[in-house]
Amino acid sequence: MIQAIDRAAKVLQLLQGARHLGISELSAALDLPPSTVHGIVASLRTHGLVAKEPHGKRYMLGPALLKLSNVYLDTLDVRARAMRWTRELSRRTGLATRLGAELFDEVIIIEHNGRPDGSQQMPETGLSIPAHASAMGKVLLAYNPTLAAELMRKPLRSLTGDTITDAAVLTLQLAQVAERGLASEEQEAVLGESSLAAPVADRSGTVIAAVAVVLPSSEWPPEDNVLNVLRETARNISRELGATSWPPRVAEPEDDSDDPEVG
Amino acid sequence: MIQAIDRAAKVLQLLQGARHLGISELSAALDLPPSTVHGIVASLRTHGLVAKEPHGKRYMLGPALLKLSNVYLDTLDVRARAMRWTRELSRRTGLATRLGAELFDEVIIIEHNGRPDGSQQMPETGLSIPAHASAMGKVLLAYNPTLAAELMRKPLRSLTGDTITDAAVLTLQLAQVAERGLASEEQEAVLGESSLAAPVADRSGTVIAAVAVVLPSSEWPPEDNVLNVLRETARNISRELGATSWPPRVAEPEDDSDDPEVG
DNA sequence: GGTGGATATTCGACATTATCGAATGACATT
DNA sequence: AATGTCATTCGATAATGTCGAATATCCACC
Repeated sequence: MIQAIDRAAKVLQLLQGARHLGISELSAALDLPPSTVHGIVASLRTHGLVAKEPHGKRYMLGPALLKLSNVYLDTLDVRARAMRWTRELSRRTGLATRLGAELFDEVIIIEHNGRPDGSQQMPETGLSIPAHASAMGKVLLAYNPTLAAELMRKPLRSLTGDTITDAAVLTLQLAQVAERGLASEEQEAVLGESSLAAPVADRSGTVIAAVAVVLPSSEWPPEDNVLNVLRETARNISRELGATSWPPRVAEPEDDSDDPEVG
Repeated sequence: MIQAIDRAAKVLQLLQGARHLGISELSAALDLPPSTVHGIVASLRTHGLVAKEPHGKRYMLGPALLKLSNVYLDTLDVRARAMRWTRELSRRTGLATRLGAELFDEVIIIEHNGRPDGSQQMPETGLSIPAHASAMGKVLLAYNPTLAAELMRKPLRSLTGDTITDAAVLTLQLAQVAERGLASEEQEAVLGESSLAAPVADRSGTVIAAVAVVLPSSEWPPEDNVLNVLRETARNISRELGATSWPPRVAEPEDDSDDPEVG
C-alpha cells in the first residue's frame, strides 16, 4: 500500500462525505500536517480529481471523476448486456428495476429503469446502498462468503427500523438466499420501499452482479409472476454472459483473502 | 506535485482511454518497471478506484469512481440551480439542452435534457467534448483567456471536417463570443449536430458554466426565438447564483497562472 | 496433457522522494 | 485598522516508495 496514494484516496473519500472541506479540516480528519495535505490536494487538483470552490478556499470533488465514472460504466460488460433484459423486466412487471455491483460493504447501482408508468423519477445510477440492507446486497453476499464475513466484522448500521442489524439473522438469510437464488428486503433501506433481487453470473459461474425489482411496500408481497420474470431475467443475462447453469453455486472461500474481484 | 499521486492519476487516465490494461501494458505506457506499477495499481484497488477483470489479469476502472462522481454532481451548486431552467428551456424550444463545465481542454456535460418529443435518447451527462469544437467550450474559453491560451499551445484536434483547427480563427471567434455573450458551432464536433451556448456566471461575475441548446444541422439556423430563450435562461441561472449583470465581463488574465478554479 | 513463454506478483536494499515545521502571505472578522 | 485564522511556500531530514531479481501463476501451443 503506497502511502501517498492511500492518503489521496482518503482525501477523496472525505470530500465524498463532506462535499466541501478546507485544508485544515482535511488536515484534522487525516491527522496530518496542513502542508502535507496541501501537497496531496494540489496533486489531485492538477488532474481534475479535486477542484477548488469558485471563490472560497475550500475544496470539492473534481470534474475528472465524472468522466472516469462514465468510462467505468461503459467498461462494464454486464451492464451493456443486461440493459435490454432489465428494460424488458421493467416493462413486463411495471416496476422499477436495478442492476447492482459490489463496492466493499455496499451495492452500487450501475443501471436503473424507472417504473414505466411515466411518472417523474430520479435516476438512481450511482447510488449506493449498504449491502446488508439491500436485496441486491444480500444476493452478492450470499454468493461470496468471504465478503460476507468481512462485512460482519463491523456492526451493521441501521437505516430504518426494519434494517437487519444482527449478524446471526443476516447469516441465516444469506443461506436461504443462496438456496433459493432470490433475496428480498422489506423497508430495510428506505421506508415504504421493498425489493427483490436475483444473482447474475458470468462464464465461470461467479456472481458478478444482481438484478432487482423495486416496489412500494404497499404492493408487497409481489405476485408470483414478478418472481418468475425476475428469475428469468437473471438467467437470461447470465446466459448471455456465458454462464452455463443458473442459479449459480456459492463460491468456495478463497485462501487468497483480500477483496474479491469486481466486474 | 507528489510523484506517486501523479502516477496513480496517470494510471486512471490510461484506463480511461483503453478500458482494460494489464500491468505490463501500463508499465510500458508509463515507462516504469512492472513492480512499481503493480504497487500503484494495488493501492488504487484497495480503494475501489481500480478493479481487476473478473477472470483475466487485466485491470479496469473501479466502482468507487461512480460513487464519487455521483457526489460530485450533487456538490455542484450550478447544476442544482440550473436544472429547472434548462428543463424549461428544453420545453420552450423543443430542443435538447446541456449544461457544461470546464475540464482542462474539454467541456464536460453536467446536465442534459433530451428533446421533449418523447423519442429515445441517450443520456449525455458525463460526456466530454473538446472545448474548441463545442459551443459551450467556446463560451468557457471566451471568458477565460488564460485557459484559451493554454489550450492553443497544442494543435487543435479535428473531429469532423468542420472542426476549427486554426488557432487564429478560434481566437477571432472567441472575441466575438465574448462580445455577443453567445457561441455557436455547426457540426464541429459531431456531424449533423449543431449547437448554441451562453455563459453562466456566479456572484463574482466569473463564468463557471455554459448552457446550450443542441439541434440537428438540418434545422440550422435556429429561429431568433431560440436565441432569446437561451439568453434568458443563462441570465436567469446566473441571477439565481447571485450574478448582478449579464452577460458577464471577460476575466483579466490572472498572474496566478495555473488551472482556473472550477465550480 | 505436458511444456514453454509470458505475465503478474513478492520481497528487501537503496536512494530518491515526500514529509514536516517554520515562515510567509492572504483573508475575513471584530 | 488590527488581529486571528487559514492557506500556501520552502528547504532539510529521514522515512518512503522505487526498483531489479526471484518466484508464482496463467495461457497457449505443441
